[in-house]
Amino acid sequence: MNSVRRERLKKYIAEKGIVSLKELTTIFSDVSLMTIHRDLDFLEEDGKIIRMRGGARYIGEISAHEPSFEIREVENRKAKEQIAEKAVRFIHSGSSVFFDAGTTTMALARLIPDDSFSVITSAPNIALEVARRTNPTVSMCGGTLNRSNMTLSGTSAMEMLEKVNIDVAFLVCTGFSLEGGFTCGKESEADVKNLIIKKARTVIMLMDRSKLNKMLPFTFCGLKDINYMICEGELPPKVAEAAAKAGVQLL
Amino acid sequence: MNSVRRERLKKYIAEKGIVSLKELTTIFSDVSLMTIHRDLDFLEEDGKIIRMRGGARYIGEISAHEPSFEIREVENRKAKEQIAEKAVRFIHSGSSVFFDAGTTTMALARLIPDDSFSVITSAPNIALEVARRTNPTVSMCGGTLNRSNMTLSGTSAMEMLEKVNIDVAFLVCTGFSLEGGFTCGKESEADVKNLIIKKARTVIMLMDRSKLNKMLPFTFCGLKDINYMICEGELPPKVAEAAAKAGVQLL
DNA sequence: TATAAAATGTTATAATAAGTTAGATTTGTG
DNA sequence: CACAAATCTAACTTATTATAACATTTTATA
Repeated sequence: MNSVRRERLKKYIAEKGIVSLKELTTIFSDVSLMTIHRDLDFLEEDGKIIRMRGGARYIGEISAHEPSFEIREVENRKAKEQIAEKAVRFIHSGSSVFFDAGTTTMALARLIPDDSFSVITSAPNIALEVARRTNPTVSMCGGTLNRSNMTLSGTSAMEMLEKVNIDVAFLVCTGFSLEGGFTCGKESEADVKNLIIKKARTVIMLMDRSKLNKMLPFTFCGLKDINYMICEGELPPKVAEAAAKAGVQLL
Repeated sequence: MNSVRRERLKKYIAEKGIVSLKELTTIFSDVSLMTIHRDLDFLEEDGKIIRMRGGARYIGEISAHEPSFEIREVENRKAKEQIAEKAVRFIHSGSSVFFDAGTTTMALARLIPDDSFSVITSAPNIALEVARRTNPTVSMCGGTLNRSNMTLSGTSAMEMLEKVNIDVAFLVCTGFSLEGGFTCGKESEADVKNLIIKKARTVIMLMDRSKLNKMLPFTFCGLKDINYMICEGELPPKVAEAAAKAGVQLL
């Protein structure tokens, strides 16, 4: 049945354009890394893909199905993947997990295992990514789509999210500074994040260091409102201090 | 004896598309593995299937009861594109349009112009497709995702859709018959479609002719409830008559 | 019922795929 | 530039699946 797997693999890469090997091992978790290597060799031989260190890129109709959104994804890809790897440990069977909209949460969505837990999200693209697996339940809020980051927000989003219970919420921000806290660019999105913070037992902020010392119009929370903050590396001492004081665990 | 089993085997493979040998030995547990091997040899000789290591794949139309989403997409692609071309004329600037979840509505979503109108949908993949344009406003309902056809449904979906106003709704069905009307496979999805019919000024059913004379568990409306029906070609006289009597315009 | 022919089962062996490990290569970082 | 970490490659081992040869059972028919 390896040809079936290779077909699936090819299709997956075709849809994504670029994939990482890590991602592939979580999606094709029934075979070993080496098998995936060999499958990629085969597909490359076949002229369908080009292998690149850490992953592969599709050759052919150029990302016909991909939103332009994906382009930004390349930026800080490494950092986001590192963050996602740390974050994925917080996901357990039976729990209910919220994914904020963003490229970092998308990186996380790619790594989540095919176990049974509930995923709630405000991002249609994340919902579709999670839905590739068979076991998780996928729910999303309604609302109006903001193209710049593929978020749903608005009153219907709020009404829906008001009703759900969340064990772990993975949030992202567009900017963070000690003065302004965690900020984003749209009021309606700040409202959604704010509501999630109220509803979630555990709040985990995923933030690559490029967000540091940036401040956008709307603050949706401060350090005191979150439980964990996951970055790709060390934070400046001042920030780390403030986090410790606010009871935030840094990972 | 063996021809009966081979018929059953062929049918089984046809429904599944791809099967593994393990699967077959559990289903046809009254015969040995070797017999199944020989049956597969026979069916391959006959041109019905292709053997592959560990299993076999069916050749020809896959007549599954509930074909997986990806497979269905390829099926009748031509028909769906023809339907979409006829349907796109109903979309005008300034109006608010609902897209049901399905491969036909996805084909339509690919054809819509980059004008300013509002799109509401219950399908995240359609939302993303429309969002590739810059001018339309994209909204979607919340709910829980059904992987087989990428629909959102459930109470949050209903609550959100209750509030919207729709000029034109493009609906699809999984089956249609004169006795059963328009049917689909999930009650919660029937609820959504039903609500849309109540809320929409104009209801347009997109249906390729493969849906004719199929009946699924849940009827969500009849001919009298819709305004237009768009198919890829002529319908049988009886159906056309019934449509005319119900005031449905066929395109 | 006896017998030949066909179908099925059994077993052994070959072919292929997948897993494992160790070592080579590349990349990032101070 | 040198070191450590990550990634890739290649060789070898194990497991799975396919094939072939032969034995047994079933079926059809005189």
